[in-house]
Amino acid sequence: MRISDLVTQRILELLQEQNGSAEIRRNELAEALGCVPSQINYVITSRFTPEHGYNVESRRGGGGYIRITRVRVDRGTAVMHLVNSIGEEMDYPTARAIIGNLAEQELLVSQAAAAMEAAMRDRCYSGIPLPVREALRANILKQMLINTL
Amino acid sequence: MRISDLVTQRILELLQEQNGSAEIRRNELAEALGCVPSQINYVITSRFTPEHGYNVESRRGGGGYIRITRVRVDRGTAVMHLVNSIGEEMDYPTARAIIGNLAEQELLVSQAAAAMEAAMRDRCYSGIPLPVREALRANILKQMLINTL
DNA sequence: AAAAGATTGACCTTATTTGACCTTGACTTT
DNA sequence: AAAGTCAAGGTCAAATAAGGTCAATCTTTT
Repeated sequence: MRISDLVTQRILELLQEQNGSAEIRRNELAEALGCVPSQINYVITSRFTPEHGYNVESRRGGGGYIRITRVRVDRGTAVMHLVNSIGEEMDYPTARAIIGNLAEQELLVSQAAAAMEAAMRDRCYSGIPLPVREALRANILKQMLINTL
Repeated sequence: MRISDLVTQRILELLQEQNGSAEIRRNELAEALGCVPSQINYVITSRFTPEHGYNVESRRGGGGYIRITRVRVDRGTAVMHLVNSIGEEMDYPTARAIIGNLAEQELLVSQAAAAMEAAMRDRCYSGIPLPVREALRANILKQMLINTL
């Protein structure tokens, strides 16, 4: 099993226990899980992003911490904001994060989330060179979100 | 005996053992069967397609894998027929009709049908020349159906 | 012989792990 | 108050570990 999955799991547990907000000491957690401290940063930047529905604050120095908070947004305002934030290109992991987050917030039923996720896969775009591929993905995701949410 | 048949057989065995879902490490399997890794891709793209009733997901990087899933038997043949009827190219009106039909039969909830329909629109593919565009549409529709039904 | 299918290997993209070095904040000492 | 110390956390690039693509070349079928 990947170390990054362990770290992810531990953070999710903490979020659960503490009702949507986890405060960690980076070095302490790294020590406990037997990894190097920057691994924690890697996990946070790859799996606890705004697209995934998390907000991260931190402080350095003595008594420093990292606080990860699950953020809940209301339907109306967030949707347009979300669509606008997509931009001209979209990679698969980011698309997946966005869709997963919407499903988590119950704005998408599981069948719709599955359909969207499937439409974002690299497999769909085989033979299409990279920049074009990501532009297509962005277009399609936006269309789906606009017509669905 | 052809190597590709060996690979096919091994994957089918794994699917059997694991009740419709096989997870493999590409390099490991290639090693075990004495072939080059890309042979695995060849077999997957030629024999474990949506047309054959399989869904394939994969991840690269450390801890990567390829997961092959057989669509549920009770729905299997119906989905396969549908996917096969799509062919290599798909235009928007036809896609719309297929999706509408599935919604009519209550195999798709309205949100999922809306998402699919949106992903099929011409405006998603602006700038993409016709043959490629319709091939993309076909791919995407197949992926969505195999992952949803 | 031509077409279709199978095999291979060179090269590409993506994800994870690790470590060296940087920055910040709180506290202590001058 | 300024400087120094130490305890955090942050950044970034290199190393490593996968899987993906494609075109050239065989092999088999038609």
